[in-house]
Amino acid sequence: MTVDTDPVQSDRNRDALTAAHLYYMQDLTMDAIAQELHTSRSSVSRLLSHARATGLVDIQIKSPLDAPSHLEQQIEARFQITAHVVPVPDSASDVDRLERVALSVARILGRYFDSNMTMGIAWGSTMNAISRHVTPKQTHNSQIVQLNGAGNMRTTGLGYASEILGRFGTAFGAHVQQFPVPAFFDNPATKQALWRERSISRLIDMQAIMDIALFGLGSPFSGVISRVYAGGYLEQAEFDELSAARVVGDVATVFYRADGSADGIALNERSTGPDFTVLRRTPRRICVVAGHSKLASLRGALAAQLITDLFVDESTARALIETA
Amino acid sequence: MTVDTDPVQSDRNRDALTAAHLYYMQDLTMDAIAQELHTSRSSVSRLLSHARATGLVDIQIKSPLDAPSHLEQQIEARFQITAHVVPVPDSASDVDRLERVALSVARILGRYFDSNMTMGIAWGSTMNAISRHVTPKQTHNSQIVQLNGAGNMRTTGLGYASEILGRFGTAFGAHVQQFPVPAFFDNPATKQALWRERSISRLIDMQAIMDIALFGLGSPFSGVISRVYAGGYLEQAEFDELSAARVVGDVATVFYRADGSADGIALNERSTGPDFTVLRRTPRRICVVAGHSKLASLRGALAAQLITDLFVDESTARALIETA
DNA sequence: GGACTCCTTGCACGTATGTTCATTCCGGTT
DNA sequence: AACCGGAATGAACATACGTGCAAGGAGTCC
Repeated sequence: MTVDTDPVQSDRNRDALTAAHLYYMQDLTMDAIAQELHTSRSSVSRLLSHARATGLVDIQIKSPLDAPSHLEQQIEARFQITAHVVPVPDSASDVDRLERVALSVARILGRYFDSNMTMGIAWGSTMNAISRHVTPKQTHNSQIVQLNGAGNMRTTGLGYASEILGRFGTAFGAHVQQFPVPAFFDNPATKQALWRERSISRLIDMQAIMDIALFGLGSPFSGVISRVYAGGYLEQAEFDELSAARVVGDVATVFYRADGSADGIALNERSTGPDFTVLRRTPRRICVVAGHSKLASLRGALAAQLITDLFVDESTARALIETA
Repeated sequence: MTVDTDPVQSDRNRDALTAAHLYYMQDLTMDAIAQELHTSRSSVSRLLSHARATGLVDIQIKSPLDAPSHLEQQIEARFQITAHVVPVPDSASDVDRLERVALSVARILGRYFDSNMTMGIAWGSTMNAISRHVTPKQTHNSQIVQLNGAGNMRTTGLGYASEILGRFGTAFGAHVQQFPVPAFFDNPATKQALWRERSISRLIDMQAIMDIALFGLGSPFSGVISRVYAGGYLEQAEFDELSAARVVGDVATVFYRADGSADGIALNERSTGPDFTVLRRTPRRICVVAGHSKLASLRGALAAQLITDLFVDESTARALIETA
């Protein structure tokens, strides 16, 4: 993270701040601002971009009473959660969907996360997309904790996951706590043993007291195969095992069925993600879903009560309501 | 006030809301939004304007720790108030200054005023400028109270003052309480009598419990003559009286000297503005000042402890610090 | 000291946006 | 049914804005 003590940065920020004032509060044109700041219009344009990108300027969209769209209201009523439906045209591709939902989440995240908080972060394509857009916000004494290991037979997974974690960390000026374990152990006993190690148990303890959990959903048995299933984390036998157990999805590599149950799914004993009973104690559990392929998975996660705040694209939201 | 039950308005708002999402949260171009909403790009432009104008989109500027500009810090330290310095180029004219400070205040006012609150409002050119730009915000059970009468020998003053009051009222969906009395009575006894009338005392009572007071400053003895002094409210004899009493300014037609004292100023006995002892009980007292001509007046108001939140243009702020 | 990189700046261009104007659409009236 | 404002619309125009690019400057390494 970059601490803001660089004098040139501070200058830049001061200018960005006045520029933002003049532009957003006083409706001056960039040209006019350029004159006041004795620079060129392009520089002002860049200053303002900088101001927005660094969260110096915060653009909120109010829901003035009526705004919870019809869909959001329905979802909230049916599932007792807070819903954010992201408008996306039906024609959009699944990657578009993900990208646009992720962007919305990234922009709003600073509203939830603050100083002295701990946020648990999963990994996967959804989290990756979000991480690439998080709007920075300075916080103090805050922590980003990795929810589940990312290693597999081929790599330690540190690169991919830590890249994601790192982006959140720098954006919020938070300490990043990596979780250097594989996604799944071969042997449950290894997990038990490791969990008793102080270096690891410290992390588990942090997960237990985190204020926010942020995660996408895995959906093993649908069109788009999520990273967990394509990245060499699971072998065919394990895949078959999930299928036999009628698993519909996972949160941080912990699996569940359509009715939300997770008992008796052997793979969970070897998984490094937080147990659902632990996860459910987290006050705010933000789930990000894009695309119909995750619909079954989403239903399961809702049934399992894993979600308190849902971000979902419009058409998936509609599908969720209509076929429920 | 317009209650938002008109179906066509609600449609418009819904569209404006999605447009705002797409534009500000997802960075789509207006063209793209037009396609999604099945309308023209111009309409989207208009929708977005509408969204901003109605406060549907709220643009905030964060002060990430260091941002209280040097000036603001100095003012806050010296006078124990919250200061908002509005950047305005030194070359700007006094009307420019006022306009730009007023715009900034108007934009930020919704941050202070909320449901179930009562706000006292003065009148004058400063308040007029602000009123023309207030960003709407729906509130419930809130009140706008006129602080001082606006009548004079020639008119009841209801037109001018109520225009200002009305704009605040509609912007916040608040009840407006007019104060149908002259700015100054001819005879103090009339004031005493009237103050005992229930219709009037109700208003006085509301002033006593208001949460916010919003006012500009009058400056009788400086270049620009404020509305109170030009509008036929005072006669030459009264003007001389003020001069003799070494008055430097007024808040809602109640006068004070450079040291903040107001005792023994005869005119105050006939003024309809709130007594300073009453005013000082208001938790938040927002004062808006633009232009050097009000400097002496500002000093006096600060000495009198009439201000908790100050909005001032940069160059006046600088003058305030430098010559204090 | 010079050659190098890295960063910042202003210009110029193409694109995105605000606004005017003629037109259409809608609700109410005759 | 015809007529009439008034509001909303899209086309066209005029600005305002974002960005690639080349030039300049500051720092660093040889």
